[in-house]
Amino acid sequence: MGDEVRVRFAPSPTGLPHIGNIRTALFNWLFARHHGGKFIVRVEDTDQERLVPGASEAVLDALDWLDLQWDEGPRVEGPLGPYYQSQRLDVYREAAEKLMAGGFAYRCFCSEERLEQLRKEQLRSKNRQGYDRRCRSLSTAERKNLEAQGGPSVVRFAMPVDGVTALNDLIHGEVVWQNDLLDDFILLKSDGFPTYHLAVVTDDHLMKVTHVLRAEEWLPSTPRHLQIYQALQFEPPKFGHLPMILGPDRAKLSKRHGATAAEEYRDDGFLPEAMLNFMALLGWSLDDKTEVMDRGTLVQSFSLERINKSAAIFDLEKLVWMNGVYIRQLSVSELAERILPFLERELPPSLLPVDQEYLLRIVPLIRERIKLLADAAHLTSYFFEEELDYEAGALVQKGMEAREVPPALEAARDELGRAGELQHEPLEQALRAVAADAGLKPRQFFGLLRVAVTGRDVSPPLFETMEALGKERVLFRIDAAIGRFQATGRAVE
RNA sequence: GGCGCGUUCGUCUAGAGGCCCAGGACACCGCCCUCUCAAGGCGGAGAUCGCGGGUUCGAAUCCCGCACGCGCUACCA
Repeated sequence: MGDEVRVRFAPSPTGLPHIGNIRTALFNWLFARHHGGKFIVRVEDTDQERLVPGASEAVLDALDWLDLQWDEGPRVEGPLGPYYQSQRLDVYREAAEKLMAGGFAYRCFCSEERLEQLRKEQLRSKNRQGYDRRCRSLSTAERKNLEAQGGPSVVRFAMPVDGVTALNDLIHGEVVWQNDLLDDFILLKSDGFPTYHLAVVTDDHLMKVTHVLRAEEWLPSTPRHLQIYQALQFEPPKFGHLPMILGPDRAKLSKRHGATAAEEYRDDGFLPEAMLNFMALLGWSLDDKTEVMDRGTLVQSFSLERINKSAAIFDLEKLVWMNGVYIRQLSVSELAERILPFLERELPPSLLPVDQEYLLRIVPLIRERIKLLADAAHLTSYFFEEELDYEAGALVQKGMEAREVPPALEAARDELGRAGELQHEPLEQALRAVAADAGLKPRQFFGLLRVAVTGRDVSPPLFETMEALGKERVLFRIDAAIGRFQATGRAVE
């Protein structure tokens, strides 16, 4: 029990979760599941100014979408909650008191103006050292006096001014920092809220976190955390700093990179299982060739040793490809079920509701052609439309004379009229014969029929398409084509 | 500026001294299949392993220096 793995995902609700955040969640989840441990979610809402309403719900929804179940955290709770830091302020205040009592922290009364001024001066002299520790050396009398004035104050950590702090990172190995280069950072803000540094250490300890797997941007603040652990006499967890995920411009992922929020991927029609598989490959690999893996395989084979050190650029094109792979793996009924909401969202209301039976006939035809579920409406609209919209001239295929069109359509109509229910194989045989009789190449004749029946010159195989449409619609469309061609054809002449 | 991390095809990556004049995948190109488009199959192009020094019989792999990139440097996380 004591050596149970406990990891956490600690998002701060300052915006919608992006791929980088979610990838971090995924690695924590995989690590927990691989080791049969616990995956905790803790919302780090300590910045009241940047807090975005609804953001923490969005993070949780994203985890839900990907089916990354957490064992403790919001919505599920657990023995070591609450799991929102804004509800744990007393815990941090207590920790800060303890640090001050032990001489590891002190109250600082410096105004924001003074700090601003200090920063400016340091910047000018190209000698940035951070806070100058003025309040660290206040005499008891001075301190009493300032406290009595009741002005705003913060609590700062008193960094050791000599020695080094060393970390043995799970991913990067040994990293050492010179203590005198680290400044006396703030633990408790003047509004009574803790900074990340105090909150994260306190909570990770209280929630018995054994491994901290977080983005590499946190590496520079790890010595601070290590110092707090030491001062509080807490045993620090193991740390692993995950490679960053960069945008195409190689900069840290942010809103300005366009679609970065997890929910946008859902709305575009990416499958959560494809998303999961793809994200796992950003900074981790199983071996030199395995790429498509289900979640069970991922859990089973995940290991920290195979995590990369270098940042990865998010490659949307490869995600799209992988989504196609996962779509093709779905059964017809599963795919139909997933596509339906997208059709309902994007098809004109007049074409709704979608006939289930009919949809089941259509789906096999687009399964190999659809990469994003959101493309479904565009790929299938002509199956639902009553009247097709195309230029009559599109009926005339390459190498054909316009006058050959009507007889060809009529021959096709006559042939179809003789048939019973349409079935693609006999249909193909029959229409090939018709093409030959008409003196047209299959390519021409079928191309012409494709336009007549779908209104497009690209579609799934013609005969399967006709079969799915059904005899009635096909005959109606061929007649419509004849009519349309004659009406406009004469005008063109 | 300081500190830290990183650097293998355009991109994701394999590679932990000889198996590598570097393997796989996406994208790209060609061919096959073919009623169009896909999917699939086959093939191609694409990386002087950031650069320069070492160590070694031998280095993408070890060591040193440099360059470049990124991150941090807030009463943000």
